[in-house]
Amino acid sequence: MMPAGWLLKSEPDTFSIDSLMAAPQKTTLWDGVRNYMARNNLLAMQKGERAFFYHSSCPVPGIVGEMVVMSKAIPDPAQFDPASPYFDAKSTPEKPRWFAPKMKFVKKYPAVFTREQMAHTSLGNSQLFTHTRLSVIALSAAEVGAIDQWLGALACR
DNA sequence: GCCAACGTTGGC
DNA sequence: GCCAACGTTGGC
Repeated sequence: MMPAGWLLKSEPDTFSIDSLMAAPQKTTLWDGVRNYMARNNLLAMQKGERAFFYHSSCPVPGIVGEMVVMSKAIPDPAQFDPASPYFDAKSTPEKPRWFAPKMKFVKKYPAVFTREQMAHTSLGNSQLFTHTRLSVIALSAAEVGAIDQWLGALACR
């Protein structure tokens, strides 16, 4: 089962879609993920796949825009840096634990597809709601379809 | 700021 | 290898 897309959470206070737009080449390494289920999802991402930028822990949580997987995950450099908050003493360059794909900005949506709105679509059954603490989520075709449908409705207003 | 959910750690 | 304690996430 190949996912039709991915949902990546980030706290806008730490890294927002505006941060991504301002980044060199509008590109970033999606680093700092320290959860094995999320890690496995990061490793499954393939170049060219769609990914949705979700703002969490903020006044209006929801999807704020879209990215594309620019290149497959590489070992997350932060895990080897003792000065980094993402340092992992148990990880070595020979046997890295944590990985990070490179993501590229595609677009910022003219509105937020809020978590509240998402709950009323097929996304209501997605892992965003069933696995509340998972920060990298695989989306089915139906779930991506719900996002596209919301986008389409926006465009027609 | 609270607190529920839940992944991780560490003692045994 | 169990499980209690602990820490973190993230919505509200």
